[in-house]
Amino acid sequence: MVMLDKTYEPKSLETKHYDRWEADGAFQADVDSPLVPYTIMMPPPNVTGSLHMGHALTFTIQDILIRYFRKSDRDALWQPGTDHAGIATQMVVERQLAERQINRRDIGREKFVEKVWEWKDDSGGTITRQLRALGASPDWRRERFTMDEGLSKAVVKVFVDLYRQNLIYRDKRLVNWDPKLMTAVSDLEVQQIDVKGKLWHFKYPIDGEDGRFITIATTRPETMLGDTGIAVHPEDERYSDLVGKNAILPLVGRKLPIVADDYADPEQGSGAVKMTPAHDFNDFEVGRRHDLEIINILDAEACLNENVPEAYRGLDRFVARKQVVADLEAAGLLGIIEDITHAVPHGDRSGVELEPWLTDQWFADAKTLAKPAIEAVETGKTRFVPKQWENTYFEWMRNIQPWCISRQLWWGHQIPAWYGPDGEVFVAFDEAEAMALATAHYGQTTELKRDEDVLDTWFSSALWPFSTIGWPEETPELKRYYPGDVLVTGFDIIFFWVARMMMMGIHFMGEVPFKDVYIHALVRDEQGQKMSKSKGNVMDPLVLIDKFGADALRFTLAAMAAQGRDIKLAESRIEGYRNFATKLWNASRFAEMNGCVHDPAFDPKSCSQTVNRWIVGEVARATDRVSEAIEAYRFNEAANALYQFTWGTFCDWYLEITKPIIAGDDAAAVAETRAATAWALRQLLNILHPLMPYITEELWEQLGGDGRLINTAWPVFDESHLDTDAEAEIGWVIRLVTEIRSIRSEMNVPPGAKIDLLIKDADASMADRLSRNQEVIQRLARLSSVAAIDGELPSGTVQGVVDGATIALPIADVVDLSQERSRLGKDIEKLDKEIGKLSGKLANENFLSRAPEAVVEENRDRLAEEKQKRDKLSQALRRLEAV
RNA sequence: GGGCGCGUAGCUCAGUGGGAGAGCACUCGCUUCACACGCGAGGGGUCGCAAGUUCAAUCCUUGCCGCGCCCA
Repeated sequence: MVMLDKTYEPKSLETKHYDRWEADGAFQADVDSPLVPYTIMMPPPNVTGSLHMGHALTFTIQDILIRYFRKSDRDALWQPGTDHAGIATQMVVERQLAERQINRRDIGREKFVEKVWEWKDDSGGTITRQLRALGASPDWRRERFTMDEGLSKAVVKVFVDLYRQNLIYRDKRLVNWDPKLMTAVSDLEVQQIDVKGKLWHFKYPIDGEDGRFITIATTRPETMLGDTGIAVHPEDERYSDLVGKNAILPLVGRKLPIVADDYADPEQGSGAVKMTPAHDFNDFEVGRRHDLEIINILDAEACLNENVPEAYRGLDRFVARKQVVADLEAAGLLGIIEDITHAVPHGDRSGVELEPWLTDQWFADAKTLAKPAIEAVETGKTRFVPKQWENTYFEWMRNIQPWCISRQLWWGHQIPAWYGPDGEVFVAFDEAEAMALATAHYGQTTELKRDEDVLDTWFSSALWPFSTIGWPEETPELKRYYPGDVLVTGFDIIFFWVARMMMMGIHFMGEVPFKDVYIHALVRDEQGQKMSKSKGNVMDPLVLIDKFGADALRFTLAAMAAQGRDIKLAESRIEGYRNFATKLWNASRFAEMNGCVHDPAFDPKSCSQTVNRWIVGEVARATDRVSEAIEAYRFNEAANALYQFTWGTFCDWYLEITKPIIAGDDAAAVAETRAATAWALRQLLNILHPLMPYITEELWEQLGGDGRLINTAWPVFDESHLDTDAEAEIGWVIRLVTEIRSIRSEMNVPPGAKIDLLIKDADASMADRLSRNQEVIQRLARLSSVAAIDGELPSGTVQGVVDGATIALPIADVVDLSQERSRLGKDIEKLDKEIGKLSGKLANENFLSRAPEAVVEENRDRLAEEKQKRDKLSQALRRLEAV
């Protein structure tokens, strides 16, 4: 047998095991399985993406769940894939072309889309490769892409169906326009960024009242060229006589009706607001109420168009801004200028300021689709964990706006709508059907032109929970794996994935797409700041994996994934859990060196050695804790239970206590202990596997475990594995050893010195325990002898109390009397304080009559215990004084 | 302005209506035959402040202070 190396080296092992798992088909779901399915639909990462900490967290959590349930007799499907990320991908490819001085318009749409596919084939697999490095175990065979043929078919069907149900329509509305990318974007792709700006006050002359002005304020002076009105509050007395009159728009000369509307806030600025209905969402609404003219003054690139005076035409919006201010100043119409900080909408992809712009777009009737999706959460068909996130979901869903689903891009699902020469629209599954519809409509064959726009990427992602498993075909997968068990994601994505998958899932499948939605934290840096490239505080998961191993990173993320709190990640934590992996590695190495090999005949319920009966119970308890924690999405509790058991119980005590047995000459005890050690270690590897898949698989193999650990069933234990006598006995050994070590250390007994132990007032059962565990106690507490005595303790001992018995260490030659006096005094003082508190409580009539009997009883017991201990220590102190 | 959350040891964070916890850091000691990425022993907290409910509050309620996020 090849001995394990001294330290754990993750790198080579990780690739080895991953390749094996994948080759073995260990990640595959089985549609014909008799087992109950367990399904997680991986929210598809962006195909242009590369793995960041947020991904690492979300996929670690999903992988823990899927590995756990795969082991727990479920047919586990983790459906992987990526989305086509319309804007992001198009930008990447355009940038590549730009390096060769090529504009996409030069090569045309068809050729460009070809280029994008080429890029996708070459570079689109980055994130899925990185997911493998993390140890993620989805069913790669079933990997899907939102632009796949099947998924594209689903998109067309959804569009056509919704159109025919009047849930999709074409409309001229204000949308968020990205003048750099020259496309509409949805509300969710808008980022409000606080920027320093100015609030310019302008004076507009009143029509027919020489020398009278009305002052308005604006942060965007250039838009005044599109003003068509002025609003004041109906109850604002300053302006009541002006309502119904007109102002004259400077630089343009247009008459602006002054209207009364609640929207104008008398407290804000002058109380009068200019109205630009074509370039502001609020103004649009006010304009509609008062029938104001809508004048669009911008082109697609946000330059001023032919609807402004000649001097301004063709100017960029920011150039125009300066020009307008300068011209108004020259005209003497510029008032004060305030410095302000305000939220300005930016495109989340392009980073430029967005413009509200009036265009023809396709919209989905989100309000109607949202209704059953809201109900599903209200009635508990879908459950949020932690629950508080349903408020975010409700808030957004109840105030949902029409969803702009068209994008002026080339990369994406082209909208299945065709136009006749008169603009009549025919929405159809394909061109042939559209032609047929057109022929029926016009009474003759007519030339049609297809809508050039594509659909929002999220339109296709919304179908993910059913399009990936075959819909609209009635596949066996669709029947079996819909609805999924849980969707795991960050709160920032509730609107994108959760809301939209809910709406589409319910509408087309008649059932919610997932039973649970687990919302996890955001990963921040050590200072609690959001990680971002511009701040330079990003931690790269791949670098950390390289440095500490994927297992350490996964365990760290799990340990820190407490519900309802963001993760502030420090590298020292990862290092700590790398050390944990090494500790486990060395424990296994120790087991191997001592011949602790897997014994299939070992029966955990029939051990004869107390310590072995004890560890079986501890394994059972730890397993229970871990199972419960994972099923409740309490990953930090699972991690802590595993850490505590592995290090604090198995390594610190079980391996230490069994050393003398294994080194002893009781052949039966040696054999049983070796088998028990191997057994406990194997259970430990098994329950640790979902969090640390690589090291556990490797050790499983090295320790001769049959088959792959990834496919080994999760252990199940019950009451019969617990042994309260063994627990009591080992618990006592641990307390005794700990107390002796503590006294030794405080009294500065050299660690190498072996001393004697005397125990006074030990009852019969304790005396039995003492003799049974003598060797272990001597070894762990570094004693030369152990004896229970009756009668008085000799002088010159230092003393302590364990479970009602006084323990004495005769170290007269090394003992420092004053030091011992202060040690005992300190302990007694602590006990006295506790006794005071307990007695006070027990003297309280109200406590005795109102507190539950069990609580009262517990307090009485504790008081008795503390008193006994205090008395014994006081005796020890008196004996000391007598010397 | 509306909503959500947070404030517990030097740091990062668990936790509970009834005896304050972990990891890291710190102090002391240790070539103890798996492990110094280790072993053993310690020090350290008015559980943000105030009031209320309760026999009992770090935990529940209210207010205040401080911080963060989302939405407008």
